[in-house]
Amino acid sequence: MPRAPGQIDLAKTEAILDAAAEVFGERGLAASMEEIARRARVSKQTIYNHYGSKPELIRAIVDRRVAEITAPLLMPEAVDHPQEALAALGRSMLTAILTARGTSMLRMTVESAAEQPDLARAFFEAGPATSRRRLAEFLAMETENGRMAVDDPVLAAEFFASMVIGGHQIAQLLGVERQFTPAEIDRVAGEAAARFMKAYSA
Amino acid sequence: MPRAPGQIDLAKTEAILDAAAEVFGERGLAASMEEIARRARVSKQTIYNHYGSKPELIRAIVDRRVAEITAPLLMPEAVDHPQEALAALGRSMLTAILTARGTSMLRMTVESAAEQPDLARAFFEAGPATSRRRLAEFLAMETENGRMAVDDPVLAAEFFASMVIGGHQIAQLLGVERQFTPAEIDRVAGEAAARFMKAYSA
DNA sequence: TCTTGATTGGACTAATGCGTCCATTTTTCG
DNA sequence: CGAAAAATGGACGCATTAGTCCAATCAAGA
Repeated sequence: MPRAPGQIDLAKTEAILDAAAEVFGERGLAASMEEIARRARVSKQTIYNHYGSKPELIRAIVDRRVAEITAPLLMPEAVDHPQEALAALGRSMLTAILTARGTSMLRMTVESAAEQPDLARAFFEAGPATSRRRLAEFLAMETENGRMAVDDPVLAAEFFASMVIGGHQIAQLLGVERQFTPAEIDRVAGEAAARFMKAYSA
Repeated sequence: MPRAPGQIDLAKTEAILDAAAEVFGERGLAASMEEIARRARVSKQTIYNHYGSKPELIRAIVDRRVAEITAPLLMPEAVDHPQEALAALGRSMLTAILTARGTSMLRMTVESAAEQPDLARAFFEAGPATSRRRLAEFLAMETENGRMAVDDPVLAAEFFASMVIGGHQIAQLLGVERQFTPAEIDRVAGEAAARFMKAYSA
């Protein structure tokens, strides 16, 4: 008997998504489907078999990223030293943002925002909004514990996240940013955590 | 006698720039020259007479914005209450960023960054980099005065600017952001200044 | 091996858009 | 008013690209 219908090659599906994310990141959404096909070592027709159109391909890329992003966003349980927890969170945020993958995904979403507003919203919810929400909960908890004195956890969470991320995200979008060493990431996240703790000490 | 050569209509020059900035902000850089001409109530040929090509038009828009942005970026002289100076600076930064004009200009620059890296760099230098540099100088001065204790003014300036701006710039780029009232701007800038002062108190 | 569906690649259509050309009209200034 | 330059608008050439079509090829499973 023949191959059952609907048996499209899953490995190719991923290869297409990877290549598309890469090319869109480099050239912007103006990148051509032909180039994506070349990069994925796949025929253009195959892309259209898997995803029906360019907008749907873009959607698929962002959706996959949203799933990736949302997963590991668990705030640590209250630990003995909230400052350490904050520094760790800061490191992971900064590391994620400085990734080429993270930047190209953001650039894509920004560019498609005018045409597909729901995509941009989903991305924002999955990334920035969720992480800040979790952080706010953490700060509220630490305040109940008496280890911090955060009167407005939502605003404070915004402050901390922003201190860590800083202008780096914008700098990445503009293509203006030297490479960061892990030591520099440590230093920024550590300083941010320390100053934040001082600003919100009980 | 005839009109002297090179006597292009300066009012039209501005109208073109305004319209182009508007349309690019709405549609992205994919916006057509025809639509810009329509919006500026000018013929397409006239645009090409004033600016030679689409990239040059984009450059002209960003250059104008760079000039606008750089001008008013003067940090107040040391005042009696540095917290008030910081709050004022924060208000002006946030206000500028939440402008439709500011956002569309940033979006344009981000989109053109791949093709015209020097443009993106000029924009970054004129805006974020310069304002942070001025702020860092201010913080160093206040530290010399003994009113604050800022050991790393550059990093601290980054922290303060980021606290104020927060995720709002990204949210604007993604088209995900409700309108801000002046009262909210006041509150965010005021809180940021207060917490920052506490974090860097002498 | 044989059947069937997926994949390939290359040609093709339709649309869009940059930039040009040009005859006509409008503006400026002596 | 009159000459020269600029602005208009509409048509046009040319390039790019999304998406389709199709005949030939490949791959998997009974």
